[in-house]
Order: sequence, then C-alpha cells, then structure tokens
Amino acid sequence: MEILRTVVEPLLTEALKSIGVQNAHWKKMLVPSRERDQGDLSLPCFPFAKQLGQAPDTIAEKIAQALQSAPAIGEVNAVAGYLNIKANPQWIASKVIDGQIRIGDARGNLSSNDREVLIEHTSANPNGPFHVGRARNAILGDTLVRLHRLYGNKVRAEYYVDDMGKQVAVLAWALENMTKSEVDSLLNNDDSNNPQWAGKADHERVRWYQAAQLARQERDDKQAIEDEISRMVHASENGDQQVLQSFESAYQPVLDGMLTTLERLGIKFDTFTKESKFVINGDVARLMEQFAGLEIHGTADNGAQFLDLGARGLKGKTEFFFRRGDGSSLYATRDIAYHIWKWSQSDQLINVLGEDHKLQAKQVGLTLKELGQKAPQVMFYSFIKLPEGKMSTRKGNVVFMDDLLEEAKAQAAAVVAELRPDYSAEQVLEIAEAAGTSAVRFNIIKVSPDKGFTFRWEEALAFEGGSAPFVMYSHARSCSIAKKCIDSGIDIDAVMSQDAIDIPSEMPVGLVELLRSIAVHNDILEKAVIDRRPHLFANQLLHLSTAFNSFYRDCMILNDGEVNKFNFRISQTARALMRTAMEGLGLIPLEKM
RNA sequence: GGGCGUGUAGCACAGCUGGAUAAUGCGUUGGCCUCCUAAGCCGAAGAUCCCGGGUUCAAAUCCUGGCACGUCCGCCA
Repeated sequence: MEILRTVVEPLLTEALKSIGVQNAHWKKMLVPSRERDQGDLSLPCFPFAKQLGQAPDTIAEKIAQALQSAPAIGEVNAVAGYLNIKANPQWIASKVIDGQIRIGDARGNLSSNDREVLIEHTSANPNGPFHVGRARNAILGDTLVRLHRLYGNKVRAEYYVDDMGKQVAVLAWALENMTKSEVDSLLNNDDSNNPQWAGKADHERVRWYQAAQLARQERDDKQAIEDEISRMVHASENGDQQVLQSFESAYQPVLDGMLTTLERLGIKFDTFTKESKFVINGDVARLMEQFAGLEIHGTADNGAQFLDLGARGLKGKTEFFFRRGDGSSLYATRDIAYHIWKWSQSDQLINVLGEDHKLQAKQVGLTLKELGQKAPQVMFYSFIKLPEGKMSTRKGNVVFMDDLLEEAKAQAAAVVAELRPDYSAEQVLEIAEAAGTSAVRFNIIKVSPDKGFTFRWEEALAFEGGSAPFVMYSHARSCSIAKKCIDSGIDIDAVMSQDAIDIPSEMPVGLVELLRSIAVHNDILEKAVIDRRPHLFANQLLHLSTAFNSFYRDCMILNDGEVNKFNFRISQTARALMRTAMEGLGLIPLEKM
C-alpha cells in the first residue's frame, strides 16, 4: 500500500532513530503484510536484533510505542518480531471520497507521459486459423497493451507480418497449382471443419496449405514442387515484387480471417509491418555488410556467415548464422533489421513470444547490443496443451479459437437463459457473447505466462468462482444499484459532487476490505505493467470484485428510497475501478446481466 | 548430451528481489434469498511447498546435486 508508505516512512525514520537505528536499509524491508489480518505494511525486526543487542519482539514493541500517530495510521501492533501497521480505514475512505484514487482509462485516453511503448505481439504466420495455443500470444499481448494504456502509457500495438519465406510460399504455391478436388482428395475428403466457417478464408485456405504439405511428401513430382517453392522463397528473399505480390494475395484473406477472430476477443492492432519491407528498402543488405565488419564475425566453408556470440555470453551453440551460403538473409537477420527500425519508432519495445523463441530472442538481443542498440524486453509464455497432449493441427489435436468462442457463447447462453428466464432471446445472446468471450480471455490471462497451461473445456467455460463472469457480475451489481438510485429520483451527480460527506466511524468488515483493495489497486497495476505479468492484475480484479460483493452484503446503499451518500460514493468508485480494470484485461463490462 | 523454464491441498493456480499461521478458485462439506441481481455471501475439512545437501537469526523463495515434465540447440520461420 504505497499511499500508506509515503506517510509511514518519515514517521518510522524518527521512531527508529529514537531507538538507535540510523541507517535507512530498513526501507526496503517495509513490505506489504503477508498476513492481511495483521496489517497493510509490515517491518520484520529480526535484522535489528544483532545491531541493537535486543530481541526482535522487544524492538518491534519499542518501535510501536515510539511511532508517532497520524490520521493515516490505524492500528500498530508488534507481534512475533514484526511491526505491523494498518491503514486507518477512515483515512482511506477520505482519499476515495476526495477522488484521489486514479481510475485510469484502458482505451488510452488518459496517457500521462510522452513515452511511447511499442508492443509487438501475435505476428503469427498467416497460413491458417488461430487455435487456442497461438491465441495465448494474442490474448497476453493485447492485455499488456491495454494495461499499459490503463497505466497511462502511450502504446502502439504492432503485428509483424511474415509475408515471405517458406510457409507463405507453400500457401501461395498451393492456391496457384491445386484444384479443390485435388485438395479434398489429398485430405481424404475429411472435412472435419465446422461448416459454420465455410467462406472464412483462414479456415478454407489452410486446407490448401495442409494438402500442399502432403503433396510435397507424397506426389510423384514432389521434387519439382520443392524446386518451385524453393525458387519462390528465394525470389521473395531477394525482394522480387511479383512473387511478393502473389504471396500477399495468398495470405491477406487468411490474415483478415484471423484478425476477425481476434476482433471478437477485442484484440486490435495499430500497425502492421511486413517483413519484406526491410529486404526491399535495403536495410537487410546493409545490416549484413555491417555484420561482416564485426570482430565476432565468421565465415563457414560454403560462404555462409555467422556471428560467434559465445564471446558475448551465449551458451550452447554459439554461432548465430545471419547469411546463407547463397548470400540470402535469414529470418533472424530480418528480425534484427526490424528491431533497429522499431527503435527508431519508440522508446520502449516489448515483444510477446512463445518459449520456443527464447534462443532466437537471445541472439537478436545480443546482436543488437553488439551494434550499440538496446535489446527489447520480452514476455515469454509457455504453450497451451490439451489433455490429450500437444496441440497439433497436423494430428487434428487442436481447438480452434472460432470454435471455442462459439462453444463459450452457447454454454453461456444456456446459463443466462436459466438464470434470467425473463430476458429476451436477444438479450440472452448479447450477454452470452460478452460473458463467453470474456471468460475465454480471462481463463488465459489469469495464469502466469511462464506456466505450462492445459486447456480444459470445463475450466474455460466455468462461469463462477474466479472467472470473468464473476467479475462481470459484481460490476453489473454496482451498475444496477446506481440505476436504481436514478430510477428512484435521486440526483446522483449532486451526490457525487457534494463536498461534505460524513465518513462513518464504525465500518463493517466488508467495507474495510473493499477500501483496502481499492487502496492497493494501482500499486498492483504498476507492478503488473512493469514486470510484464498481467495475471497479477487479473488477481487484483478478482479480489476487488470479491471485496465489492462483501461490501454489497454489509452496506445498504438504498434504503426506503433514501440513498446513503457515503456508501454510494464508495460503490461508484469501486464500479469505476472494476470497469476500467475489466477494460484493461479485455473483459466486457456489461451494465446488466 | 547442453541451455532455458516449470514442479505448491483430489484438481487448477497465487506467493519465488529470503521473513509470521503458505493465499484463491473448482471439487467435498455446513449455513444464508418476506432485505439494493444467490453468476453471490459466510463457515469447515483438506499441503512431506518434487527429493537430497548447503547458506542464514529466518528458505516454498537463494546456492548446489538429483528426478519429472515442457522447450530450444536448422545455412527453417
């Protein structure tokens, strides 16, 4: 609780001086209390024991007595060698009532500094529909974008389009050289695809891609196919406009289909940058020339070139190849050119990458440093597995995002229809869409990115406990009560702007817990943003919602047509915080559900 | 074989820049709707924090050695 720390630190400095502690090392020992019942900030007194020649219990006791009181400080107690300080709930309440709690805006309308953060995420090869595994990148990346905006940063969300290389070449080749019946027969007429996605290019064209992959292994003329694809790949890497154009017409509809899926999850990008840009404009060629002059540069027998990053701390295989024997560039080389360009666009770079890219990211980072540039920050995430094992399109062991979202909506609709029998069918579907997509997002956001994650339908579609609908429900309740106030003729604007609001001297536990949660809300947002750990904020929103529900139980806002102004103001603050936090996580803040 | 990551109640997951009685949800279980949305609230039971050693006043957290799982170790992307 940082707002409490600013008050407590000077007082604690004095108190510690009075018992003989002069230096300020203790400041980093003053931490949020682990035992929430005990306090908001705690100072373990064990390290002072040796210095003062006294028992930690005694020291804690002495500090407690020497600590000057202040309006911010509620209880101070000394327990088992800890000095525990609890904020005065009335003091927190006064801060809330005075509007001193930052609400924020995840849509980016409240940027409070001029730095711009460029967050690159997703950047999936445009060769097929998103499955749940690939979507973890998009959901985490978009959440990071939103949280930065909520925090007050200017953000640019960027998609790096892989518009050259083998994967798109295969897709382009297939679309130009294979008929539908060929594709169908190669895939054994197995159309397990959901017919609902007929006409959606990512689902349609991926069949050509898959069929081509089989053709490359099975067909009699497979060598000819390979030669042709190889020719296209190399032409693209040399910036051949005609080939690049044919690639684009192959992948663009696929990419559009993928983006449609993401849009349903509230995910949007500000800019798209094509990989070929840096080949065409000569950056890649110049970069390779520059590499050749570096002291860690090396050349293989066939003329391929590399940098030996072993000298820069890379372990394992230390040769980082940036140029093939035939002189063409490699993916990582282009990625470095891309990063140099990105640094010209922004002060802070963040990439969201799967754990399989760790080595490559390390190589790019070290090379950028070798060139005198900074390495980007990276948020890595572990892969999503299915209970049956690794997700694999080839083996058909895959859950498509489009199907998941449909299923989520259908199951949510069943729940809504049962819980709210009086709602119209249209209303039910609207709520179901919001609850379903939010649930899917939240399910992925709330776990730590570096934790392996097993996708289970029953968990993704759980609509209670620690889920998005739980949060949405708390928020909807806060909206409902406000609406009720308006409906009973109360001028809520007047209540909100009224200066003197009495703060009750007695507070029920639900209210106190809500105030404490509000008081740490922005601390946790900051930590989640700086540490790139969105799940921390997801957790906070869960706590805030739980606290709101307890407050709602304990504190009547509307009683016999009379509004309790204090409770109403607290409720409205919580409502605003829940709303912006939900937007920050990409959940849809319905006002009624 | 080497690098990196993960291992915490039946299940899932938080805590990991050392600090108290290891938090939360599901599941199990007991209560609460004549009272602002019960998708809710309140209570109970449930944990050798993967294993062994070490550092420390203090280890789930740091070091070290194992084990298990994931991932990478392409002149692929």
